[in-house]
Amino acid sequence: MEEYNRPSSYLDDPPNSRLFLVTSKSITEDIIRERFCPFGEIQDIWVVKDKQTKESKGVSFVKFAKSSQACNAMEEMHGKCVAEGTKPIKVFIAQSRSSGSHRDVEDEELTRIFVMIPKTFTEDDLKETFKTYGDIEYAIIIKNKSTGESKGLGYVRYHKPSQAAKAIENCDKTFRAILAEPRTKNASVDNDYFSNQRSDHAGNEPGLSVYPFGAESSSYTAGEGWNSEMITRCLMVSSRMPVVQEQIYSLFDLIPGMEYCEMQRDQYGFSKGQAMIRYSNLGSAVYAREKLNGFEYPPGNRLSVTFIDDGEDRTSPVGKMAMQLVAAQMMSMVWNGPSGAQLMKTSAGYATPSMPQKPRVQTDVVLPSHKKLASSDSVVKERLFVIFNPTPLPVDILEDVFCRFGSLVEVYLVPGRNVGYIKSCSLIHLKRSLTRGRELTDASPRLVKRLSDMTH
DNA sequence: CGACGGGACGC
DNA sequence: CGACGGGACGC
Repeated sequence: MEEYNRPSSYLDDPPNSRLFLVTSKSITEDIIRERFCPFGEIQDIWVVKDKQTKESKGVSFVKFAKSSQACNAMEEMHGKCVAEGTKPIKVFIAQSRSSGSHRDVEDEELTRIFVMIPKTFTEDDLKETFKTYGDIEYAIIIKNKSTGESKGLGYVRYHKPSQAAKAIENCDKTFRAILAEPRTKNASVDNDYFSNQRSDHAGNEPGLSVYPFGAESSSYTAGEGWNSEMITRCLMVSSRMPVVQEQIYSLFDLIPGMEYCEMQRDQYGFSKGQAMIRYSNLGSAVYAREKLNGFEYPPGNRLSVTFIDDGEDRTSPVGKMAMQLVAAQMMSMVWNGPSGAQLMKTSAGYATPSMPQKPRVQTDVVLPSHKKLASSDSVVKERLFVIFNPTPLPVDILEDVFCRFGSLVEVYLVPGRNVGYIKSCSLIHLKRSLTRGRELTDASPRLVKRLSDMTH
């Protein structure tokens, strides 16, 4: 095959050390250098320009010496405005030149490492060893299914790409840490159930008894892909940054069916950065886990959401199928509107402060707090273009949603069309998760199909 | 929407 | 015997 003996900036050597930037065309190499040099050793900056006109195409590549530097720069600079009057930049790890793909490299592919470990290692050992490089979302060991013995291989999922990169760069070589290949997407049940199923009534959940959570938070198995993991009505939410119960409550209450929410506290009453959530049914819990695990709340703080044992045995194949059915029915209820969803609400909540009512907004997108509208004569700084599918939502709903992202001036729907404009007199800060990846594309089919910044 | 230049490897 | 090197997730 081909051989490459070229400077490391030619290829992505080391892997994932090169950034792909999308910027306004006026952004120059000098501006990029100035804004990106704090993150590490820049080996190359290349602003792609039109061959004839020499005008920037609004695309640049920044090569760092290390992947962790590139990842950190990405995490810090994505969505930032680097020059007065220009649009926020997008920052991704560049696809390697040999791949030929131009698909965005997702955080999902950059946060999980694959390591070789002593057979004697427990998952706690694994966690302990690798937590020095960043907060671990979960650590699992591959085991022989029948004997349960370790195969000496493990996965560690971090919250941020820079943490995984640091682990790979700095951990002992004997671990042979590399980025894990994403698990083969057997796009099967997951997407099919969540996006296509439309059944019209919810099945009745078999009544659940009590909630004997494991004595400590250790009794849960963390993992990805709900179809292959323990599924329960109970979730454990972990946060690195301090969050208060009201925040967690309002977040998880966006999914109908929450009946219990409580922060975990130590014996002195200090928060352990974890909360337990219980839903009235499996579908809600599955959906909450699917949508909120890894969500940045507040921005920059990835929440970790895992199922914890609720004492039910659902290991039989029949039980699994039943769960999938329930989950599918839950999905359709959420997406078919509030009327169905309200049926799922229970009044069983306790230890839960009463929250301001948001009667009509039903979305799985996590929203910042409600803010007052700006006066209608304010100068419009930024506009969002919103495409609805299948039809626009009521203006009052849109106001309720979009006032949270900036200083909202006006929601305008183009009469007779499925599009509208959101005007704001402040910069509208859409989180990373809303401008890339599936949070936006499949989160809320009824609400926002696509957003793009348009400055006029 | 928003993706690949200039210059050079080294027994 | 010990060092080396190897390496993948229940659908």
